Amino acid sequence: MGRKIKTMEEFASLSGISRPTLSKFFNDAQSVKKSTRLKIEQAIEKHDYRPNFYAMNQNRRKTKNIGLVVPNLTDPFFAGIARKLEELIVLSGYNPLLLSSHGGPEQEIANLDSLRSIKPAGVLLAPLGRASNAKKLKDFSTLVPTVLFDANVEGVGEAFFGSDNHQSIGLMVEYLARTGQPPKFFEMKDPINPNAYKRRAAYISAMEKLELEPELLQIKGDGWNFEEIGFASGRQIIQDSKYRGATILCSNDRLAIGLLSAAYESGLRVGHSAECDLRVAGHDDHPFSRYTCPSLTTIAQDYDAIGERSVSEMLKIIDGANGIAERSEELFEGRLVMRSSA
Amino acid sequence: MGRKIKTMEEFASLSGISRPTLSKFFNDAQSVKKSTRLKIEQAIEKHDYRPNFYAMNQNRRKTKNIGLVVPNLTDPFFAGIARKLEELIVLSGYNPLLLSSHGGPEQEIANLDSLRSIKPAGVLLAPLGRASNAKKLKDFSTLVPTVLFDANVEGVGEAFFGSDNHQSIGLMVEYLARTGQPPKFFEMKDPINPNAYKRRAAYISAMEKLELEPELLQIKGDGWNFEEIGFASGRQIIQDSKYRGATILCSNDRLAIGLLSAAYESGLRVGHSAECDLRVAGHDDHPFSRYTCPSLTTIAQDYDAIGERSVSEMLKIIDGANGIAERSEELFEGRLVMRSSA
DNA sequence: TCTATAGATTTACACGCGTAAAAAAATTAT
DNA sequence: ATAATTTTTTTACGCGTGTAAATCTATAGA
Repeated sequence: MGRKIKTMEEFASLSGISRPTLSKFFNDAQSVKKSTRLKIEQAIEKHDYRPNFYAMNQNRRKTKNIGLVVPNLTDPFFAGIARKLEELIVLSGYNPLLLSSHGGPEQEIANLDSLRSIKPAGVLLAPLGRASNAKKLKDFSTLVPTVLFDANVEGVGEAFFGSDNHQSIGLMVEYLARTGQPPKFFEMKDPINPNAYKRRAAYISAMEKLELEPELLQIKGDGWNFEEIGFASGRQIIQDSKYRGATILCSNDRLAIGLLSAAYESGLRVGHSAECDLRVAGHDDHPFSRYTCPSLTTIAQDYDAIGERSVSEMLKIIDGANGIAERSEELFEGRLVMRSSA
Repeated sequence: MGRKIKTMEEFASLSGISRPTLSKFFNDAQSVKKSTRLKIEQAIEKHDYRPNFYAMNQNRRKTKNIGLVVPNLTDPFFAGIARKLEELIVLSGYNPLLLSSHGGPEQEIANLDSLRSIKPAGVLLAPLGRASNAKKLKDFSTLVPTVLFDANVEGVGEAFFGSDNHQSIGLMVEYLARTGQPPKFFEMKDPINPNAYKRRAAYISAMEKLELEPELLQIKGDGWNFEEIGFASGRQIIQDSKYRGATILCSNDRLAIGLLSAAYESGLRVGHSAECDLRVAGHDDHPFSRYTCPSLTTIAQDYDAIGERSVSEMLKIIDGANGIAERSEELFEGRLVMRSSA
């Protein structure tokens, strides 16, 4: 097989295809006739040639790179979404570039900055939310096609796709109200995530619709260590005998995980059967919620749909010559996952 | 502030610094005199110039990119390590590129392949282990400076840094033996991870040293869904009354999480107090092991040390002209974390 | 068989920066 | 002040590919 091919020129002469055609092929394999495509693919196989990544992207109008920024990869929930999105991006012939903001707005901006130098075709961004530097996000989104997912920031990006918190919380509230004590809402007082605010509002509205009195258990705490926050505050709340027999709907599963841990420690029985002291439900269907004690009743977000819609919208924006489309937004319904905790 | 600067040439004339000097600066800021460095930094601030990433790397002998490949980002354990390593890489003036193998050897090779086209200065790799395509890993490591961490693959890479399973399992076995029933070892029959084999051997050797009879509970199961495997098999084992009062040391925390969930479901009390039916311990100090029910007694790996050593060794290899150094290996001791489960 | 046309080739230039070598300038040592 | 040394500037070329325009060739339909 001789020595290693270094340039496209060389590969052109060996494969019998002209360099401009090869260039076209590497930009988009579908843009050449099928017979030449096959010839090229055979030659690639034979000579193991790959174009120089840097030279290739230097003069391209649009690179094949798509940035993927999530708030926190340490959260298995986002890690799961990221995996799904990566897969979809690769299937579309693009090259994903995964970055985590580690819960910090400076890192989020730094991520976008470093993406900018890579001239991405587009960026899929799950923003931190309230903590985000909205102005800088907006500035960025005017320079690079940006699609938001998971959390919305008004006016940023060409589109937003997320979960319909109103529907999902409504569903959960109704389920809980039908099967026992109506739920109290366990959440952080000053949440970082905009979804948290929507869930709070959705809870109140769902309770009022059922003509029940909403009750918010607002706990304090900063940062992303939700389990710890849920645990510490849950412990205090649980001491209070007035919550014996109560149903507690947590704003997200990670808080619920902490709360369940606190309940266990206090010897409270959690579950939907008659002899239990407490019912607990969550939201998000966190990968670990299956293995909590007891297993956590929760809402599964439709992340396959959100992911697919986000990526397909991104591709549409990239392909579309006109950048003056309406900002599109779509919310997907969640699914009730009944387990043992409520 | 006029229009946007596009080329280094332009920036050179505006800043009053020659282009080759600028080039040197952007490659290594410390390589120019302090006074010029300050002048350049001011000019950067003023004009917001950033060199073209692609043109910059095209002709560089060595890029500033360091690949970071982990077996599975969905596992919060690896997500945590990756975060730590990313941080260290950035602090060293390099640019990390995080890729997850999603538990699959094909993806692992694909990751290395795609890294190769980026001409990284080096790659930090936590290999899948037994499932890895050892030959291809080896081939890769002859082309790119590679440092292995977490899991070793004989002869691959310039260095390996990981945990001393012999020490950590020994520590745990001794602790368990001193405080109650000696432990049985709960593990997968055909583990993917080489650490699992070392832990098995370490368990046997530790038990024999204490003149106790080792007992392996080898469960079947493939893939990376350890919690589910631990849960399903744990459920069966727990039914067996002969394990009443036993102590079970799990090969890793994720199996333990599944086992604890199964124990809870079966109504078994887990813990170190007298009235408990079972003691369970794990290994790795998984981020969630603090919140299991009961909280999990485990071993914390010294990932700060492993991370720092891995990165510093990587830098040494990158800087060092001689590539004929001895393959270095170092194991770091784990720390016993006593919680409620054992 | 002829023609219309999609697709391939030829030719040529551009991209933005790395890097080498020699000359000039600035700094430090003597 | 002079010499030795370090740092910067000047000059010039190369990297591997994108892309445009004109020309040529294969394919299909009549």
